[in-house]
Amino acid sequence: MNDISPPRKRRNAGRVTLNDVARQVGVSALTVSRFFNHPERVSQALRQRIGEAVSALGYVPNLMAGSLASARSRIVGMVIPNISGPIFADTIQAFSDTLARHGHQLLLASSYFSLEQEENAVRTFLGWSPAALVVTSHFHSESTEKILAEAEIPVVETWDYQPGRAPIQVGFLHYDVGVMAARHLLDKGYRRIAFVLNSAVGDFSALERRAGYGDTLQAAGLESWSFAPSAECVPFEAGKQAMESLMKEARPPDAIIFANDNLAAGGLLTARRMGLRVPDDCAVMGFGDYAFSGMLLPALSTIRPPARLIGEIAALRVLESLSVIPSTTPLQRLNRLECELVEREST
Amino acid sequence: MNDISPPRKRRNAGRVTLNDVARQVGVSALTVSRFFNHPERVSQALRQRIGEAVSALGYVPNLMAGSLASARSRIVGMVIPNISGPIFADTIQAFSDTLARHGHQLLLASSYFSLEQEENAVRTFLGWSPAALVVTSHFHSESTEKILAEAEIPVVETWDYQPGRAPIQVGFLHYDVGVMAARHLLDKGYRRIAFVLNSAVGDFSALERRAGYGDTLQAAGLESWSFAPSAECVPFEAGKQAMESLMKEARPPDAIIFANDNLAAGGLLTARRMGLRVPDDCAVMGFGDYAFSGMLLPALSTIRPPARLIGEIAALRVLESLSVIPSTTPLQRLNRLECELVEREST
DNA sequence: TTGTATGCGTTATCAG
DNA sequence: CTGATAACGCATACAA
Repeated sequence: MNDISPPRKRRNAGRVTLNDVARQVGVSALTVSRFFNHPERVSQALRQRIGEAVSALGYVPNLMAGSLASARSRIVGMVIPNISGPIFADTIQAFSDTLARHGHQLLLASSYFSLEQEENAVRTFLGWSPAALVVTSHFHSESTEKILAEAEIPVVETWDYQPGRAPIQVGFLHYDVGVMAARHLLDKGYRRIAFVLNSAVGDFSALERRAGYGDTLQAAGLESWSFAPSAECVPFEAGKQAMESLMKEARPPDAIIFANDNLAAGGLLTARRMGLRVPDDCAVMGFGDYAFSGMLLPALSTIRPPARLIGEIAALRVLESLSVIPSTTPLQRLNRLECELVEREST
Repeated sequence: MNDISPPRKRRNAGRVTLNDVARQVGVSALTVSRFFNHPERVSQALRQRIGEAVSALGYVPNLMAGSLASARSRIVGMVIPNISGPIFADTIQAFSDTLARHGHQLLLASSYFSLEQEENAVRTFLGWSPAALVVTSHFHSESTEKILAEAEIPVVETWDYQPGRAPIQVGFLHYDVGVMAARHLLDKGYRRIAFVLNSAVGDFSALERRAGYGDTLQAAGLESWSFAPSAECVPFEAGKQAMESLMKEARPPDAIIFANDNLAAGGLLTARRMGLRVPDDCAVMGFGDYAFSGMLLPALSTIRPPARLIGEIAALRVLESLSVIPSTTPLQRLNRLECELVEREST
């Protein structure tokens, strides 16, 4: 009697595997593996035949298995405050494209400026044994810092530049942006310059920009002051609120620096509705150079961050760290990029 | 003599594993596994102790190993034309957020409207044994169609609605958008209405919008004609080019429908520079309702697609298909959403 | 409610 | 240049 119950395959029975290809060609699975990872170590003849078998069978390498075995993946995790805002999308796009060009994939999560959400994302990503991790700014929770330090993979911080930290930095000094904005307005002759903070809580970078503004005004012997909109507001409304409130003061400002272009747009349109002339009655300055900024009336003066460049360079640094591409000698841990002053009609 | 050479650990020696946790607690690895996947099947007392051990040891589940063993992952791949354009970012954001709320991660790639790049992305994603795949529109290469059909995982098509196809659809009929735009202009009394195509090649959805416009005009006994900008142009420049060219014709249009708001913005500003009054000399209509559209002068009339909703519903359909959340009875394969006419000053 | 044995598909190690 | 074998860390089927 044939009592040997057939060794039932338990799970993923359908999938074409490395072994199937190997059997088809008549070589060992290992050779097929090499065909993908080190083609130069496989003889020309075999390469040809394996290539044919692969496409004939429609074999797709199981990256899970490969990553498990080699303890490294071609996934790079990125945590960024948001995707749909006008400012980070370019960074994500450039980052993703550069990564893809070199066979790596982007795992994406947004933090909404929340340190806690960032930590969650980092923790989850780590479960995927990512090849590298990219975060935004140098503001993290203590646990996140610890996790990143112990991760033993390349870590890149974007949209910021902070010498003295372990991770690779790709960005700029927000403090300098504040200085740049203040200097521009001082040069133009404005003297009562206010700063409007972001309504999004957790945007610590905006605080650094304000610090740059504050110090510059102080150095010029001028008074600095800032307005903090209600936290519930969407940025556009917050800008409106700021403009109305500031212009009602006993001694209103003759220029306002907004933490970003959304706020500035709200302020700009509100000023016009209030019958104020911009920039004659009050100059307006933003940050970000969003798509609409040049189309406003008057066109908004602002500071343009190198959003795409940040994404691209961050990706290159990651790939260099992984030795996927040759390192630009030496691997610079600090990549200071420049923001550009875009002077238009509102100042 | 003790000749037994120590079984040298070969690779990932440092990592804390399920076994480490199990040993610490004094249970089997399986119980710890259950702690994560089926907490309700673990006794209260053990749950407590395992939880403590997990955080004490800083254990992070290796999702690669888990996915390999179970042949399914918590990764969902999304291929979308672009990330940084103003129109898809909201969809990505909503999709990612909804996914994250239910413990799934987003693997993202952009196709730039290229069928080939889309196919590459899909192929690569499949190597990760994704839980599901989301693509944009119903336009794919034949191979992509085949791959998706054979993938045996939920597939969702977004930004489109095409009855009669296998994948779940979440979107709207672009044809209807063309009809809506044309009707709006006809209602307002315009009679010589032109259509400006997108400069991005591969944007087939824009062609469907034009078809809707064309049929509507024909039904009204009116002539329809369209302008195709040079393919190299960025959209804003293409809009400028279109406006200049169309208004130079012997019988210029009295209204123009642009394939999207970027083009429309270019056209609008150009019209003003040419000394034309909008909408008196020529009405302008866009598609997308980008962030700047309401801030233009005159404010742009346009059609607003449900970008966020598409992302959210696509995610929900994916999660339902995976039985991660209860299915809204029955699992509708077709999810027709509505676009909204946003009438402002330019029509 | 908990444990034992086994396999997921690939790559590292070491040998030829 | 090619191959046999043992991991990688976890989840499934089945048993207790």
